[in-house]
Amino acid sequence: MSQTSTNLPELPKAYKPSEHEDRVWNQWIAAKAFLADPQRVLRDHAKPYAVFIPPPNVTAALHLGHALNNTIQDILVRAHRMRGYEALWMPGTDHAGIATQAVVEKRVMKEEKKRRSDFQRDEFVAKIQAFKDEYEAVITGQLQKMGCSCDWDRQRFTMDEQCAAAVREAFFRLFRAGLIYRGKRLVNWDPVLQTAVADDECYDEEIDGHFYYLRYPLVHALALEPGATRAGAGKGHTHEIDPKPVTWDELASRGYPGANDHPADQQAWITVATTRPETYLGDTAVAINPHDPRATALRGLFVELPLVGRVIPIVEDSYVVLPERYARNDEEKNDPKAKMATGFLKVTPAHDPNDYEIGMRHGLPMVNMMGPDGRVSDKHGWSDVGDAHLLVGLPREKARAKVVEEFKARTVGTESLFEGSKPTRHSVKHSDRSKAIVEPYLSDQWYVRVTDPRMAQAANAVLKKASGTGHQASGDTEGGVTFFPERYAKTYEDWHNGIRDWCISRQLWWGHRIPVWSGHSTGGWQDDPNDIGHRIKKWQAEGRVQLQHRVVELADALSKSNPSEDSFESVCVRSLDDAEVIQALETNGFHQDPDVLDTWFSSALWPLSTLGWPDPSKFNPQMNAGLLEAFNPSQVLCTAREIITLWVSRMVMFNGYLKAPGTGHPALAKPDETSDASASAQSLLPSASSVPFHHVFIHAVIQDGEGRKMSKSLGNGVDPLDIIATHGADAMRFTLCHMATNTQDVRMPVKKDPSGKNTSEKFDLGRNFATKLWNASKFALSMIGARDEETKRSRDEVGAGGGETSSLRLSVSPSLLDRWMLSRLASGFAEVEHALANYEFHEYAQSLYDLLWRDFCDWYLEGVKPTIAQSPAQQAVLGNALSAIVRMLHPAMPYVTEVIWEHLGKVKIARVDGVRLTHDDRFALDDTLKSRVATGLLCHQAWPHVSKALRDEAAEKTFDRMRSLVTMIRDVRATHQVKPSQRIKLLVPAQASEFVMHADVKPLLMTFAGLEAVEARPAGAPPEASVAFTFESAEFLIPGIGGSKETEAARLTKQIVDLEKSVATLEGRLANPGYADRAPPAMVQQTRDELTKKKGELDAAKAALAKVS
RNA sequence: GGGCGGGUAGCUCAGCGGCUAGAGCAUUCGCCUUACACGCGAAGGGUCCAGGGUUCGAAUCCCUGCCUGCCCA
Repeated sequence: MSQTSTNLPELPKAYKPSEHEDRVWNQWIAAKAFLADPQRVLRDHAKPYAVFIPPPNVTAALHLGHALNNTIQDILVRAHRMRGYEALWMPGTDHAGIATQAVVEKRVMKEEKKRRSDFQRDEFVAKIQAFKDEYEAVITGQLQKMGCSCDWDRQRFTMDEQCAAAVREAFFRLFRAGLIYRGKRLVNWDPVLQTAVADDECYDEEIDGHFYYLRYPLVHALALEPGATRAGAGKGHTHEIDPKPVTWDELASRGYPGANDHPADQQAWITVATTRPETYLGDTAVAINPHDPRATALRGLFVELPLVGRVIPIVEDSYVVLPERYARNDEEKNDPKAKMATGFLKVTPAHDPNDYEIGMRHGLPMVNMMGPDGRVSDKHGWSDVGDAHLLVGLPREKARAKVVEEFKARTVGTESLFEGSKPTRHSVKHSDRSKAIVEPYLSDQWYVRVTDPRMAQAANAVLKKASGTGHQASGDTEGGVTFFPERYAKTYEDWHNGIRDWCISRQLWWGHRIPVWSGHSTGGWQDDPNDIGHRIKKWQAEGRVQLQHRVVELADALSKSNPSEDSFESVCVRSLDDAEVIQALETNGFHQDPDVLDTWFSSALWPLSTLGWPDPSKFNPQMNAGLLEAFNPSQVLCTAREIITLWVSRMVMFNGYLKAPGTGHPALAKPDETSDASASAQSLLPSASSVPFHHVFIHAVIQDGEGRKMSKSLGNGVDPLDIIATHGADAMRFTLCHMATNTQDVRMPVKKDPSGKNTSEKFDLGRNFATKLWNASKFALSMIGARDEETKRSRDEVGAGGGETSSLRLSVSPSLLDRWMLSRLASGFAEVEHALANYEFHEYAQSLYDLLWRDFCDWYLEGVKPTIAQSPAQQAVLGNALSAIVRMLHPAMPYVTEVIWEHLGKVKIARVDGVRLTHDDRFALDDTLKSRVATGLLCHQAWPHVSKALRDEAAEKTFDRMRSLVTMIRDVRATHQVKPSQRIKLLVPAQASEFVMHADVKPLLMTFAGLEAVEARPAGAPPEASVAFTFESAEFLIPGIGGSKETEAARLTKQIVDLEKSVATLEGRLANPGYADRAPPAMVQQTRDELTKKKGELDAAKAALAKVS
């Protein structure tokens, strides 16, 4: 064939990824192949297909989980780009506040032996910035090596100036609308890092501890009205109370069970159980279950906290676990807490989330007895110290021991205040970053009021259930947000239904600093233009600042907060660079809040900030022009399920709120435009078009072989670059795509390679497939290149570029093999389309794997060998099939397909009816698209279209019959040790000759089965050394290969066993009385036919066996 | 505690009312058949976690239990 010279360079012997990947990548970049043009969308020349990358955080390099995530996005983006959509894949990274700061703190400690506090804030932030630059480059490099077709000219970082401007504006608008407020709440406090940490930044770990049993003396507090009890705590009000001991005698008369067991004239007590005795300093009540038989007797009584002297009420709350002896049923009895419980719960609202809830229910005061460093302190909301001053200043553990010691040393009546302790193992929250035990801590934090109907409720309102057909992956939806797989919609909905306000302040240095300056105005707000209060008002009227008088939350009012804070003013400054305002505020004693925003605040703005919101003309005006209009809403967000609550929800809420009419464009902002939250709430509910994306695709999490999540700390992470080095980027991508099944997790057993790197042999699948594609293409190209004169002539009439403009039609009706191949191609195409439309990536990969390997390589290429050189028609089918397959594979394997295309794209391929390899006219073939096609790069060529009309059931059925006959002959050859190179003769019985001798079938049979002749079986006894086998009840003979009778007998015996099994199954089915009556008649008939056939084959096989033995 | 998954061949996973339950890897046998040994041909290998129910028919739908993973409290 090679002597028929073409001017095409031969493809190299093997595909070596490392020899091509960088070169191909540079071609894409040089051609600006991934640069989106919003104008095409705005001029209505193309539909948009936008995807925002979930910005990887800059703390570490990417692992295979990210590789999967980005492979999926690239597949979607590349497929849509080929379909003519205007594709934008927005790349970037996330600053990941606490995680990054912690990593850098650790690094600085290791390298310089210094703490954060040894640096100025700016100095330390610069160090983190440098670290970020380093890892951002690593991550970007990883994504590019993977071949990710992001719009790299538009890469963003959540803390760059453009994103910072978006954060500022969003904060301002939310603040102005009253959706951001400052409040005292219980947070998870890390006493080492001295910051609040989010729930997801904590982990639970069981530790050994004790339950301590402390006795609190019972008193009357008659001087107080029950409703006024809150005055009893804090600030030295205790002297107004005259606590009068309650005796056991009195308790007995009130009907208190067991009171008689104690000395009648002595002071009575109750016992609380706690694992953290030191927090008793913050107790503001003791709670008892209303169903506890002791509750009635205690109603109206108080206890006096030892040492402190605080008199606190006994409240009834069904949260309290009944002790074992009072359990009302088995469930209560078996509650492990019941064994440890006394029935009395000390209530410390400022130091325990459950107690906080009880405190809220009963209107209890909040007493904070601890400083931010975790030591007992009387400086942070605790003033009625009493004799407890000897505990002040002690760290948690020491205070605990001291409390126990003091209780032991004291008595109530003649009995010890300390009843005892029991060892216990309990789960305690620890901080991810410092590993310290997290303290529930009452502190001042900023909150987003996501409980507002414009937030959580609105986010649920835009939720759309996936429709049954689901052919919507192109994002051509009417709006709303749809989850794939559908079940995740529930996670999203439940989250919003139970949502609590979102604490957004973090006591960190790395992040967006909260743009609020607080201080005292002169208080008068008089008309003196130099008065700061007056100026703030003026700026507010101009839309430059927003003033918030200190918002007093319930918890706040209850805690005895610093009275001087009561007249605090918080001023949110809108613009980053409004120097006049900032300077004036600071001169007047206002200070910017030292805290930064939770990372997810800026992440929540990602679909807006990356597109230039709120003012695309301010930064990168050329790149940003039109972006926002063209690409928000985007089409799909691809992420993992734990992100639903952290990120998806918040993007929907922010995008919805900030894009809703009336929240104010900066240029149009009016001072009176917002503020009243509830009045305008209804009109501000987001429309379906204000969603940040239409689809959310949740993909599997990659685990190691033991089912653990991949992570740096476990050391089970696999670096995509290692896989790319050993297997190639395409192999990795295809394998990951193939693994992306509709399940929650996939396991990836990890091995160490000789150099100690983590790897996995699972990627052999993709590497082998890439090689197969390469070789098939190489071979197919050589076939198309091998032309006779007639073909050469026709080449002038056909177009270049793999059929782009060809008009030649097939003049010869295609052979069975060609009809079969086109039918398979049509099925494969339909499967691919369906899979991509429904985010079924495994099915996408599997369909193409089978189409290329099983159909195209195993059968079509083999079958075509003897005929293709003489058949232009067959060359056309081959060319179309290969071109379509290569195009469909490009999104998954962009490099190898692009290299193949360098050759395939130059070959002229005649058109085949039903296969379209040009751009769909749904899209305007405008100059932009034309110039892209003209680059000759595969990534800009058209996605194929294969008509359903090419499905040919008859051809497939005939082909399958031929194929089973081939398999039988091959089986005979294998069992009789016939060399592959040895041609054999097939003798065909008369009853089968119509099928076998058919011009469609016979040549294929000869090719596939290695036959030198197919002849009618002569009458009479079989020739010497013949082997007989039956196919469709007809006995075929292969002469000259039969050696051992034993071999043949064994083969037949096995066949008989199989057939008997089939017959038994089928007979059993028909013997079932209900089957014939109730199953569909067609199916019953099919079973009968099948049985007849199998019985025939069985008889024949038995007869053959009889002859052999 | 609430919610969501998974338990199918030695391993990793498909199949989710009706083909003798499939694929890749691994295993066995035969092949350097000239696109491909990262390959070709053939073969072995499964009480589809357990128990109950619905159905003519269940790996597939329902219930219970066991094991296992994740998310949210």
